[in-house]
Amino acid sequence: MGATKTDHFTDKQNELAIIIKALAHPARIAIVEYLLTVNTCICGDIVNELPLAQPTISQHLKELKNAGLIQGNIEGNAVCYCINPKIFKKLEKLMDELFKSIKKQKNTCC
Amino acid sequence: MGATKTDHFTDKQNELAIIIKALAHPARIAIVEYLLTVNTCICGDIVNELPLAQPTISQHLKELKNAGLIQGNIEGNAVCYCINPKIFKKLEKLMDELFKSIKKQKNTCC
DNA sequence: ATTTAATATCGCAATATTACGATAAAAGAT
DNA sequence: ATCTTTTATCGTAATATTGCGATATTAAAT
Repeated sequence: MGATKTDHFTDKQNELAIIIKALAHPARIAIVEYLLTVNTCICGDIVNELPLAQPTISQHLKELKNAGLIQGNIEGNAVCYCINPKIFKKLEKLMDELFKSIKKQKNTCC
Repeated sequence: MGATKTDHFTDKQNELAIIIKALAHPARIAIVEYLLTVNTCICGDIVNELPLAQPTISQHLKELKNAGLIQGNIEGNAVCYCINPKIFKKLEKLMDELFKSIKKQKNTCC
């Protein structure tokens, strides 16, 4: 085993899980937060900012990109990464649905 | 390797990552959603609801519990699981901070 | 053309996750 | 006391993730 049984869950559940999973690592959260502090989307000085080796950062960037959370555009020599607000909006919507139904729930718990 | 280098990131980043990670699996999202549909917090019929074996569910419940997202109270024979709104509120707050700074950002991207 | 700089990819080791059968533990039912 | 039900834990196999050194790739700089 080791592989998630995605086929048994709804598309929505899988979609949310994929987006969330991409954010489920402190380095990737740090990358996203860093991209938010630099208004112009600076590229690979993320490597200088974070305490991880260049290949590791590159891998995390790839995962964020695969989930659609960031974009990478080639600019000559370097690559310019930036937030993709679209997917974050989708995430916000999905999470809001969750948060709303939690607030609706009568807390008659155990 | 294989172990996350948590010590290099901020407490906030690690905390958010832990909560998010607990939700980063369709089965665990499904469990949370199921707990929200049954107002009275029913216990182990989660096993009947989801297409996974009982030990697998038990393991997922443990992870949700470890992250504080759900609670489990023993009721005689059975165990009664339910949402813990506290941690969801914390999650909502942390995510809201993220979403807000995304909206603030001028989208002068690449 | 060669060198330099910035990223990506490969390959690997260490560890974590996912899933489940078998079994244990605890409480209720007979 | 024994059986049944419910849940947790153990052990294990399959796979995924994390991290990084070494190397490839690409484009700019000399």
